[in-house]
Amino acid sequence: MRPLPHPATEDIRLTDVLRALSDPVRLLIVHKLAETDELTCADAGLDLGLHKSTVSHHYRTLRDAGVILSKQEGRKIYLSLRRDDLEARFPGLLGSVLAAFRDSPPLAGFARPPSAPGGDLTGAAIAETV
Amino acid sequence: MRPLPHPATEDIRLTDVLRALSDPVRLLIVHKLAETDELTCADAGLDLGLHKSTVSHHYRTLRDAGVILSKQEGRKIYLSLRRDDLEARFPGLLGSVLAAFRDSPPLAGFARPPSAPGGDLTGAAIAETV
DNA sequence: CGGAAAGTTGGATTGTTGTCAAACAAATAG
DNA sequence: CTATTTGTTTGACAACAATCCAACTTTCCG
Repeated sequence: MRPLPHPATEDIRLTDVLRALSDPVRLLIVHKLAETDELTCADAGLDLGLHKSTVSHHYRTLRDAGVILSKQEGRKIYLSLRRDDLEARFPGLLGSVLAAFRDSPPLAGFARPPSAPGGDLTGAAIAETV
Repeated sequence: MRPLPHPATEDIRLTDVLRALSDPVRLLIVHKLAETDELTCADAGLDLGLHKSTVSHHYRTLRDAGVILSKQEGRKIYLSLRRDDLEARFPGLLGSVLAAFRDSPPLAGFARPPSAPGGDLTGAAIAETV
């Protein structure tokens, strides 16, 4: 697997970050990462109702924008938020976005365990609520 | 001219705002509005090197997202930031975006008067710098 | 070694976006 | 009333983005 390139902190661009965060699916992933320091790709993509490759594409978008870090270990890849880098580059931005997301309409259902009742919410369903 | 619809404060969606702000041209417009309370469409679009209709399209995007207010008076339309509404809905968000924009690479050149030397900067050129 | 696991990559499709140009609409100035 | 000003709207087009599926790569487990 090729090295999974990340932008240097000083190369993170505001427009890229905003665009990366403007998708409901990615926003949900980022929110999940904010709550649980580190996740594998599979865990971060749980309950999204999206194809594996689609989620992978979202990781790439977030990584390219400088929002998340992908650290490979064995055959797993651990994802984490680049909180410090983002804070250094755009103070307060990530915090306000996450706070805004938490205050959004009924998205609490997404945080429940994989086998909880209530059915799956698709990406489209997410879009309705954010 | 049709009424130019604006979303109610509670209907402003985070993803829409982030997407609206993720374009360099719109970010510049928003920045300009942040510095000079109210502007006509023509004034807000000065020095962008873009076609009139293109800029109008950006206004629409910003308006639909709930970022700006378009108030018609006579044959002019005055644009202003919906600061209070945005602050009520997503506290701190606009502020951190504006602060991040101001700290970005050499965009100061855009603020100079219309006839200043140095040539025009196109939308593409803006994109390079943000 | 052979198969499963965890992800990425490439192609195809469908939909959205940024841009220009030309046409339109409404208010104002001569 | 006619022409000008100030913007919007519509159409066209190329570029981009979100999604799925199939194929591939690497690593790990028997």
